[in-house]
Amino acid sequence: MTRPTEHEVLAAVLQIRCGALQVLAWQRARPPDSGRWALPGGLLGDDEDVERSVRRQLAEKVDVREVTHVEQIAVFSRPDRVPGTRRIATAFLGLVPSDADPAVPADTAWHPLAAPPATALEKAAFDHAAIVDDARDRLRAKLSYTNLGFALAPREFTISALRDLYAAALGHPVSATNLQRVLTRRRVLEPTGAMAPPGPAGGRPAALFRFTERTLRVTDAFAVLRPPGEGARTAVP
Amino acid sequence: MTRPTEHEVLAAVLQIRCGALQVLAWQRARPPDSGRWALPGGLLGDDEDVERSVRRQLAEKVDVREVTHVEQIAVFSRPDRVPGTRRIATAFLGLVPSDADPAVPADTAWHPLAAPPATALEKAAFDHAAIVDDARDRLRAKLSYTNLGFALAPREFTISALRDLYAAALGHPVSATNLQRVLTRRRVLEPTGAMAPPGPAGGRPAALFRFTERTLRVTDAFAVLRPPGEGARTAVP
DNA sequence: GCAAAAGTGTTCATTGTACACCCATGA
DNA sequence: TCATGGGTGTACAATGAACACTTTTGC
Repeated sequence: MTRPTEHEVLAAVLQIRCGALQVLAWQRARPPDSGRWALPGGLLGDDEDVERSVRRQLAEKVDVREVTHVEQIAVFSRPDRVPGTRRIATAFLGLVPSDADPAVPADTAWHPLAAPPATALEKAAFDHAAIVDDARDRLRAKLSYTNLGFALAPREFTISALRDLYAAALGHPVSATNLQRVLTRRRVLEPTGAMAPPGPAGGRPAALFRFTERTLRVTDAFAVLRPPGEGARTAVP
Repeated sequence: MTRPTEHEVLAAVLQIRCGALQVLAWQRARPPDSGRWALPGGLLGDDEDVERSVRRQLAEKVDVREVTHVEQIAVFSRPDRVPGTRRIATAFLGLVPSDADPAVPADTAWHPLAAPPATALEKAAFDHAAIVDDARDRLRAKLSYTNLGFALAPREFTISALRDLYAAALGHPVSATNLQRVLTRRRVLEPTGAMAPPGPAGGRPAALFRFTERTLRVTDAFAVLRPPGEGARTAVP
């Protein structure tokens, strides 16, 4: 009755590299859209759900242990989104910490998501550019009201390193002073006790911090409309 | 290579009825899961994407013009989620204003989402109970930081009527005083100028309000991490 | 000593909550 | 006049932004 349909999973794997938000993509060697960049992914297997599938497919590109967060973004289902057999895609956001440098296949590389003239994205295959846009928007939103930063940052880091990560991901400057205060007040960060040596130009040595948790948690319960009797925002003793 | 797979769309259509959050569902007459409640939906057509499909399928159950908001929730793809041919579902949240009473087929009815002992949901077919839970959670979250209330409320309403809607949707008491102040401060509500007559028990006549917009808008940009120079939360002159 | 980088203290505007109090209507 | 529901005013705590100032290092 309905024509044959395939189901694929696609992942926009993001990482902060060289101070810029970058996405992992491979260059298509064969038509359609040959020469363009495409997101890693592939057909859903018979015995797996989409979450399992995307992790399996990613394992072929990067060491899975490097992927600190995976999250469903949306379904892309326009009938003409790829030529040939109809193919429905479930898109995911994946995150890799900035200190990881996983080995990738020869056709695969990181590409900056330059903000206004998305040069790399102009060459994206099919609707993959839209998927990357959605993934980036999701990351930006969740950085603000969850502890998702843990997925972008190394295990231990200085506040200014973290500030650079946030600034690169959000696309605007971030104040180290306020970032530190806000994240510690929310109990998202904690000091490790250790210090990082100053750089060649001198300066006071920086304290090292870590994320208190490494699983996603909403830290800024949304503003209005909480049950009565909870005082202000986060009921913290 | 991969076994045949179908793709369906399913909608958790929610409405506040009789002061309770209810979901539209129909009773299955045939196996599998015969007798249980199922969400409206059906197979994706060849020439439509999932958004179009869910609106088309809903049109068979309720007047589409009554559905004020439709939004993708997630993909449900466990290989064994339905018996027989593999079927992947894209789940949606749909909202109907509380003053609408659309005609529905004989096998279809509204079912309260009683909070702790989800009696109606115990009888849900397949994984539809989980879909309803996700849809409800999404609604609750978005009520707090967007103007999504417009999709649940009539065109015009009193503040106490709106308070009842929010309380039913959120599952906890809401103060009419603060609800009014917060929503007007965010420019989400505006007075129509008209008044509602008092009830039989007397009391001061209530002012009527409306939502300033009837399309989804984020009204509470998340707390921290905005670009510098924007003052506090919502930069309003 | 001086520049550079890190961190703390303080002030301020805005927000949401809580609660007291005033208004308008029907009986 | 009184109960009932509607609406406003005010005080308070928490939050994030901004910015001045202090601390600690290399040269």
